[in-house]
Amino acid sequence: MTKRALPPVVARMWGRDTGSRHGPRPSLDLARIIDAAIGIADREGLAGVRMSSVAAQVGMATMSLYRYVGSKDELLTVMADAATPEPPTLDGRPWRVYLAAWTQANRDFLVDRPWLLSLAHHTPPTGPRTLRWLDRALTALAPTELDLGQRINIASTLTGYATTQATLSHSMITAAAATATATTSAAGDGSITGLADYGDILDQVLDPEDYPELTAAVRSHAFGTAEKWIDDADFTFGLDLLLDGIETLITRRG
Amino acid sequence: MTKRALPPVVARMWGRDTGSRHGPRPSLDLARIIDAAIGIADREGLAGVRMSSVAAQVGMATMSLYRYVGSKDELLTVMADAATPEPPTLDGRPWRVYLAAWTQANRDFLVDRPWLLSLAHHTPPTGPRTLRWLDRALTALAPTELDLGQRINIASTLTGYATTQATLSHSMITAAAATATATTSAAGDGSITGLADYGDILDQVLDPEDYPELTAAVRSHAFGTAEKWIDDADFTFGLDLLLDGIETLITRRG
DNA sequence: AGGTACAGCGTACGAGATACAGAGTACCGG
DNA sequence: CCGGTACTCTGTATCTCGTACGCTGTACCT
Repeated sequence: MTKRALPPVVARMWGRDTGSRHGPRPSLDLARIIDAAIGIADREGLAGVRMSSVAAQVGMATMSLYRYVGSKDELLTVMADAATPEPPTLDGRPWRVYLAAWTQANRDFLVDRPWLLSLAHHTPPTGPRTLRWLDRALTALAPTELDLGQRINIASTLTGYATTQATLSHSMITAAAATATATTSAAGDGSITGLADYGDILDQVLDPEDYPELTAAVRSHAFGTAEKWIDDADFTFGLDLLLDGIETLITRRG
Repeated sequence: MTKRALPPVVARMWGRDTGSRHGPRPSLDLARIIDAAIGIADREGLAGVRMSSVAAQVGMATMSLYRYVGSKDELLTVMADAATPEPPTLDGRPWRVYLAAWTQANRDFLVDRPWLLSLAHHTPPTGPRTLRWLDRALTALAPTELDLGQRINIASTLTGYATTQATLSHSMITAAAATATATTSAAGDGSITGLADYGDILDQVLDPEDYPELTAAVRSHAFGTAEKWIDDADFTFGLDLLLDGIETLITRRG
């Protein structure tokens, strides 16, 4: 009736396999393929994940993978969920303490596997792992009397924050590395200049008239070095901003 | 000395062209190419942006584009900045009012051009447009006595929030559409069932034992329909959370 | 006037995803 | 116990794209 067929990707993520047992038994399971793909992504980045490379990793022919996944996109989607760890356990902690840990853990695994950032946009959360994160956040907020809509919003906001921070530190590091590379080929002398700061680039490019405050920020080294962006201080600073906002909301309503 | 060559992409974004005038004059400028590419992305999405399609659009041969951009990646990077509008003008508004408008405008243009979301991760902000957004936020916060590091953090957090919200509504809409498509081919009857709700999918898949709060949320229709995710109410709710947090910080310090 | 650096472009190649078809295999019903 | 059939695995072929290379002509320089 109202029950419609699930999108194939979703079905596979939840192990809803229509197992009409006939013919030869499959020699692998989806899990092994996913593990192989994740391993490659960890080692070489998303670009290294080709149908051929994954197949080679599990010892099959390229086309055999299509018995297990409908397309490369589908593989990536399933990978993304599988690569997400379990959320921290609640252990009766108060919401603020738990959500701080939750958000931090969220950022941490994104920093560990930056390739997850590139997959985030394509799919809404429909995998078991991702949804468990959401469920735990809702649970932590259950005692607060906030309605479910608000709780969902809070969870999304915090995930967003984690993602943003992870993206930021990742792109800073990447940029620094890329600049270092590009710089190498610049002039007659072949000396490698090391990691160029993001601030350096901005400084060369900004017109102080047009970007007054930003110029000041660059000049005062507010961007710091690449390492600054992995530092926890900045992260918790912003996180506290958010948690303060949530706390304001809760007390206002209590 | 300390002055190093800029990465080529960055140089081009700022119009630093090494103009050694010799030979035939270029028959186009980079701007026209970028406009064409943006037009295609708006119409067909990022997937429609091929070197060949862009070239066709401006009436040139594919390979001619490489006189203007170093690679497709470079084109995409430059596109992303060019497609970003100017930030709202400050007009002497207090920081909270301005930043609310700023964040909303930020989200709005991401919703207008969802393909910008897919490009956000690859590059740190180094384009004139993107940096102007940052500068304006810093300017709005100038009267607050916060130091530049904190102001930068606040700006990043708000951009992140805008991005998250835009991503969310976009992926919800996409998911609904995709489900509708996938559903069509399901059973014997060929009737198209229309847009399936995100909640519907979750409901079919969740085990109430494992996802207690989430199940409750789905059952109480807290996810609403696809339209809900474009609604401003949710957006401003979360935004106020953030702004409250920032306000707390400011008063605490003042 | 003639040289040279640079614009535009046709062709060719290589990577990577996937359609298709053939060959073998294990469970089915009889 | 046997043919049939659905399903597995795989090799080959194709199609789409990005981009290296080299040719041709042109306009500015001296």
